Amino acid sequence: MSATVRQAPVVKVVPEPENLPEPLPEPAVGELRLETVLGALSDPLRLRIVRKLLLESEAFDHSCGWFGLDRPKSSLTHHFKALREAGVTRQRQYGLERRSHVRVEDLNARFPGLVDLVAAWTPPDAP
Amino acid sequence: MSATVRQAPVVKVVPEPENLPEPLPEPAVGELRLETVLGALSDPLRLRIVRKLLLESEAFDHSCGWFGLDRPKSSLTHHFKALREAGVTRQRQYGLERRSHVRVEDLNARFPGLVDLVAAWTPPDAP
DNA sequence: CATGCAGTACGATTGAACTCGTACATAGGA
DNA sequence: TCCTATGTACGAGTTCAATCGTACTGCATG
Repeated sequence: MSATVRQAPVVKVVPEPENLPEPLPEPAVGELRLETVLGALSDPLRLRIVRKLLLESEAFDHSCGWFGLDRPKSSLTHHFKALREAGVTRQRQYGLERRSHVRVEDLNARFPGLVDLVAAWTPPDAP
Repeated sequence: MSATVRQAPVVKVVPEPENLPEPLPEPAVGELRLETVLGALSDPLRLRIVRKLLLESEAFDHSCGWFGLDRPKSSLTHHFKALREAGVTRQRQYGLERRSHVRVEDLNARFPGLVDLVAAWTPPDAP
């Protein structure tokens, strides 16, 4: 623990790769299946989650409270798990929280163009 | 099993635009929704249908018997309808048959790259 | 006219997934 | 230590889609 956070919590959200907690169980790159990924992305709420991650700050991991979704917490947990098990997102255990980010490189390697489609998506009603 | 194509059916499968029967009810280009299209493509069987249309003969319309799928007819009807209502395929009534083709232009206009993903897809087990 | 055939329409059953309430675990502060 | 806030785990209810059997339609052949 060389990084002392004492004052100025500032950003410090992305530690060095060596300090990262192990990702939760997820499919390997070669195991990604198009039909599964598309199924995970066929839900408007999950599409909104992924899009927000892509557009607003892909560089960081975010816990589900960051998204501002007015759904019960248990529903959010369900959807984040669905995204992770499909291979769309990666989740790490940061102490108490589980933060997520999109596996952009993996997705682009296996399904080039798919991430761009999600980023360009427009929600049904909201802006 | 014998398809008995008679003699030289040649090509001539794509008549002039004026002779085409009216397409069955389908969403307009502007009404295509990504989440709906992805949902339609999240099924392996439908993915196989679209892929076969793309790879083997996109220029023609095909009735569902052409695909060689060993499922009950009613199941096939269900899946072809799902693809059409999602806007993935267009169906026309050729006499007794309903032939389908992929709306490649519309899909590329709204979701560029998606068609390529389906064409590059590899089925779980079958050829 | 009678028979066979290709495909669609309809209905019922089954299974999966979305949704949410509740209970539980941990970090931080008084 | 006690309390609160943030998320996750688990379980049940409900909705929806996939699957298939059966019946119907119209063309083709004898």
